[in-house]
Amino acid sequence: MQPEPPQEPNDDPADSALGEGVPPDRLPSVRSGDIPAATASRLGLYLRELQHFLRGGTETIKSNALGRRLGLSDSQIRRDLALFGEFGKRGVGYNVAGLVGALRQALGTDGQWNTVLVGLGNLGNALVRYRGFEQQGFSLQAIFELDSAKVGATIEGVPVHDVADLERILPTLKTQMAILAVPAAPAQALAARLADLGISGILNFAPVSLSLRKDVATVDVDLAVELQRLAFAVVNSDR
Amino acid sequence: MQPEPPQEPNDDPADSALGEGVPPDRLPSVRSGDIPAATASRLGLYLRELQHFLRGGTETIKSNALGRRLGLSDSQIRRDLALFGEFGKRGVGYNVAGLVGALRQALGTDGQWNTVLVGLGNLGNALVRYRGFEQQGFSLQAIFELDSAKVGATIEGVPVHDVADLERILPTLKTQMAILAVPAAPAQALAARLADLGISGILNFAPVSLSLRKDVATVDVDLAVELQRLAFAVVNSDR
DNA sequence: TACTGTGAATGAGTTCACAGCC
DNA sequence: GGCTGTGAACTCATTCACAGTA
Repeated sequence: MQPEPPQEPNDDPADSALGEGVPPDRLPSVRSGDIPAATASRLGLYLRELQHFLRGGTETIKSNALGRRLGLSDSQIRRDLALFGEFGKRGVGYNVAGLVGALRQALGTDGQWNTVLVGLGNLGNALVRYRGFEQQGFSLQAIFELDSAKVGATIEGVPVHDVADLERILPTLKTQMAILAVPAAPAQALAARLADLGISGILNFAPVSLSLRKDVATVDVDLAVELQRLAFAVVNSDR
Repeated sequence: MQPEPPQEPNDDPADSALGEGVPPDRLPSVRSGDIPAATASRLGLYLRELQHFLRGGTETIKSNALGRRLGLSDSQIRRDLALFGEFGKRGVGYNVAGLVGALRQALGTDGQWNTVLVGLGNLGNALVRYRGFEQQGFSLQAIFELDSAKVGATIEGVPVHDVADLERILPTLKTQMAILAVPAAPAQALAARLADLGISGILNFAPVSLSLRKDVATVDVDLAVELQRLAFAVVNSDR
């Protein structure tokens, strides 16, 4: 158990109840609060694509070119990127490096997020070995697993604990994010335990809708639902 | 490239000819072309939840209850489900079994989709063993892998072929869907080969935007992007 | 010249509120 | 009474079109 200095972006996940009446916090540069939901849902894609250009040494990118890559209109790109201010130059395009920084800040991935994985089945195993998480600022601290046969091992440098010890171990880790890769049946109960322990966000791969306190953010990834989305797109390919 | 529509309860002989010009608001039978995109994106969730109720023996469900489960408003549920016509009864709720059938038909998952997996890395391995796909009508026919050490095996009853044999083997399989679980670098080239072989849809796990002929549908699942979405939701927890 | 940034117009999606039916 | 189905109002998102600027 090494002490983990949480290089958090800005705030501490103290459970702030619904104390309303206070104006929203003034964040340093980009007021992320005023990013519309539709734009927010595209930010990750923009970042991925811009990082690709950055690695390739491209210094500026035009709304037109970026839009063609992503299948979006140029005007939509401009609308979205204008929210971040000064990175576009008329006649030239957008500063790639600057935008990457601004997007990471807006997404909250300019710092490190302490993350645990719950569930070391097939999917969990794949996730541990997926390096894309670390690259984007998500540091995997521990794995919790139900099957005691797997407990005690170390995978990719990450210790595997018994999920029964969740309440004992998690509070020592200052963990903000959990990745839930368990079957549908235990998912809700585990998510509730994570929420009680003060987790701020859960990436849920279990094919169930979690119901938790509203101050715990969840993002669902259901592989079957994604395939259904694809089937729908194929059947409705005319248009 | 044709989906297989096995007959469900009442399939109405909707004229498939392109002759338009008649105001269409007559039958409540589902003409999937008129499902708005926003509704379409929720269909898979509805189906998952309704199947859950169906397994539990629940015969009717109210918009209110379904909405609470999914985090949607009751009026939104009613708007969406009204597109499918006759499954709601005033004062009672919606017929679960009927809706499940209608949703599967609308999604195109009332038949079987022949599917191949390309890429047998960590994620590919997990996907092969994920039974949710088969349950929703996606039949895995074959796996194609670059690493020749893995070629020749049979995993979960599915043969592993050399990806070099893609052009030889795929045309014999009448495959409609491909799941692409390879690194970013080879993804675009592989997707293009799949498209050339007549694949109708690709579920893309590689962290790149594919550019293909428009008649090939793609759905992207980028795990890093999903985690970023979560980080954004946490930072903007006022949602 | 060739791009961005942005008001104005358009379009899509959601919620309201209540009529209609079980 | 209690629900669904739906016109109407409203809110949010996208596109258009062009002024502004490097």
